[in-house]
Amino acid sequence: MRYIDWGDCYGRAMDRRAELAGQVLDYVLEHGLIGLSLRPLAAALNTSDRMLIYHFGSKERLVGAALALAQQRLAAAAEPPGEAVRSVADLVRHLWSSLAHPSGTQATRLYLDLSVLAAKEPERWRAAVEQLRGPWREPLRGGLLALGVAAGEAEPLADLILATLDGLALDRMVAADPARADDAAAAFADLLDRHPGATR
Amino acid sequence: MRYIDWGDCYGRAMDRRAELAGQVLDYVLEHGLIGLSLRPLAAALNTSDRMLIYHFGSKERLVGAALALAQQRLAAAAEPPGEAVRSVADLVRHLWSSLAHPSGTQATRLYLDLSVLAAKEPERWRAAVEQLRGPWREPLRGGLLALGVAAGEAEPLADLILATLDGLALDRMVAADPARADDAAAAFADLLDRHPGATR
DNA sequence: CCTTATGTGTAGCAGCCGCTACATGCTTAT
DNA sequence: ATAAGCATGTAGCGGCTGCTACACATAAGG
Repeated sequence: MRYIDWGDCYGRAMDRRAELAGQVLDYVLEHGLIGLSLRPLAAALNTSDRMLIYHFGSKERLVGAALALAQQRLAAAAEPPGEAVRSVADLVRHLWSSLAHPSGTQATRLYLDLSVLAAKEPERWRAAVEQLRGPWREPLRGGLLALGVAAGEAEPLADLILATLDGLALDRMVAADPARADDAAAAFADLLDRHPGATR
Repeated sequence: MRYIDWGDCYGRAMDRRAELAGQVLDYVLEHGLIGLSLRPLAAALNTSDRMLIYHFGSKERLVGAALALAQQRLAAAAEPPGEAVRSVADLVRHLWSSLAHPSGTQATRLYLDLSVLAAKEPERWRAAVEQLRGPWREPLRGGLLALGVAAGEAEPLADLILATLDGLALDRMVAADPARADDAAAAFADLLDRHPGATR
């Protein structure tokens, strides 16, 4: 009996559960995490709240599964920057272009929703937000080191770049004119062009 | 009869309403805007949801009153930077130090809550978020111009600084170690020290 | 063939939400 | 003194929330 203990959640077959998790993540990426309600979610997935609870045990675990899947997807999508990236500024331009795409915007929005939830209930959400940020921070820090940034500067610079891109992406989502955020991002890259780490 | 038409909301005396608006804003600054519920709010204010609806007409208008008051307070608190600020980097350091204070953190969190709501329902919240950002953006742009930043660069640079500080403040609120955000903010200021607009 | 485990539909629970109907004092104006 | 309008308490409405009890169908195992 290949039974796996999922706690309060039943079901031997993982496939249905995994399939649902993917659909849940798609829905969350589109509608946000903050007002998430089981019944509309289930309706969009052609199921019922009953079945979601059946497969995941609780709403909290359902969200956890979706977030874990999101982290997997992000880690898989985190490609090393191409060889055309020869400076920190180029790296930032590359990151921003991927963030300006709809999928990047959705992922960023999920991260921001999560952060706002973490600002309200830190002990509950901090682990999730750091888990979701990991696939961005670590490769970025590595990329900075590879570009010749001093070891002591790589960490704060990585934090700065991530925070700046988050703020700019939020601005872009909300502001009436997205081009302003694009201009600001370009200004940020120009600023980094003069960074001592941008040699070569 | 000094009756003022507040639409569906009653009450001739403004003072009780204004007093409540201030208390509501205090509560929102502490507990966030996102899960706001009338009954706990009223309990914290020694009133009832009944009276809040009575004075403000609806929850939406109550939130609107609190946000308008927040904008007033922010505009009043937006002091011109002291004479010690002689460069863009100094300005950013000054802004960050005020943002790192609890009151600045609360205001930023309100702005971020609002932005996340606006990402979900733009047509409903965009006006509020831009209204709340105004008291920051305009003085900042003016300050940049006064510091000698070129006219064409002031606007994107102001957007960049605001977005970066937002992102850093969010990071500081959520991350386990706030010092990382402080280091990143310092790195940002150092970056701006090499900006051509920073010529004393 | 019967039992046992798994998936699914229906109905409903308690609790919260914004909001309202109604009654009731209180103050003020006539 | 009376009437009108303001402020407040009580109770409750319909609707939504996460979640559950129960019935039932199906399919696999002994």
